[in-house]
Amino acid sequence: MRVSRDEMNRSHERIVDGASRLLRERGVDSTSVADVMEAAGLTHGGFYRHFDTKNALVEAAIASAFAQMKNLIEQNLRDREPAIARQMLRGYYLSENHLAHPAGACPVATLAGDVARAEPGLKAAFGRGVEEMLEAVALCHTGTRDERKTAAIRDFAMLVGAAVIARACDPVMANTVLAACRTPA
Amino acid sequence: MRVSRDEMNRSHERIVDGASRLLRERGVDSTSVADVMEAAGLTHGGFYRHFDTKNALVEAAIASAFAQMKNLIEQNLRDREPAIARQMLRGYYLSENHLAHPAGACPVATLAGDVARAEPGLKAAFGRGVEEMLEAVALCHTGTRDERKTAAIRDFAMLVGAAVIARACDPVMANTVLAACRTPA
DNA sequence: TGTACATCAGTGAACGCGCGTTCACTGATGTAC
DNA sequence: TGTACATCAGTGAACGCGCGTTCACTGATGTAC
Repeated sequence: MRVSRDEMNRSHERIVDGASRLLRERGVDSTSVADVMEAAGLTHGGFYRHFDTKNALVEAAIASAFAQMKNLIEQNLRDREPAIARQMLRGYYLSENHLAHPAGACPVATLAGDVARAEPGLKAAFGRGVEEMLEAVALCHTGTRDERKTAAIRDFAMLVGAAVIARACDPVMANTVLAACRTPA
Repeated sequence: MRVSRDEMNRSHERIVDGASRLLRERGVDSTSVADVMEAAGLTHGGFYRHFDTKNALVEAAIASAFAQMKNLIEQNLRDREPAIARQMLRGYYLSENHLAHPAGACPVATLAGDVARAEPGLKAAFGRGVEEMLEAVALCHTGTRDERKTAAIRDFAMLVGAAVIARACDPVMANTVLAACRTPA
């Protein structure tokens, strides 16, 4: 039966939030529309009152995951010395906790591989998300705006690479890679 | 009809080589057994004379991709000054050519996301592949064996991160990331 | 070396399954009076 | 404010499709004599 506009808005949020978690955990292809709707406490048929296609949901969920991660990073790094901020970001990003819980993890480390093979619309959304994250990571650096951005990109690339490699390897190799990247360059 | 042992061995190689290319290009879930067999000039039914499951093929294909990439890197870096070798590796890894042709690209940049969600056997194979690649990348560094390995890991992580991010973004953001990571740290 | 036969690499139809999407339906919500 | 009715969020069955895997079959290969 029909529900109120407020209830529908809450449903929409639950769908997007759940999708952003499920997608990071299981990947795009292994997350079905039915899974997402069930996680939101709904049945799969109602999905198309909220999105035209699964792809539109993925795009919204990715944007949501990026916004969430950007806030998390900004709140932890704001008003810190850049050197301290860098150490904190590195410690968090390469932590057991971050890597073992992909549902709430950085969307770059968890979804980049899927999005690399997706259509341009998704890549554009992903690019906007990366731009946002880089703003947050730039808090770890000093210098001109451009210098901070370049440094942020290099820093972030190493963190993403280490996380991606670690998650794809057996535990021994994963720890070797993480240990090497945790110590300052 | 039955074919000779030699012919069967050739079929096996074509299956593994084709799979290693298709998997890197399309990802694990989007590469079907039928696709691989067709690329090898066979029909899907015969697949199970070569492998017990699709997963076993993926494992073999990943090992093959790693061996190929390790050889490529070693042949290009062997007998070079470490500083030159580093520059060459960076130039290759972040090149348009490498990123635009995933079928022959580094399996870490193309398959890590898929393997991260795969079963332990695949991760172990992936870890062995990474170990191999790191040996090749260590040619770019000096110092003790451990120092070279640690430096190789950090170097490689940034390259992988940059490649993975670039492939998931729109072209503008991709170029920004690549440009930042191409200039020496 | 020649022959008779068992083996088995490869074929193509078929299987059960899960997927994204569609659709007729339900009944509470929102609106026009 | 109260009423009559159109709207539409959510339900659950159904669709067509592609997937991994199985299987009966074919006929050249490999082997035992």
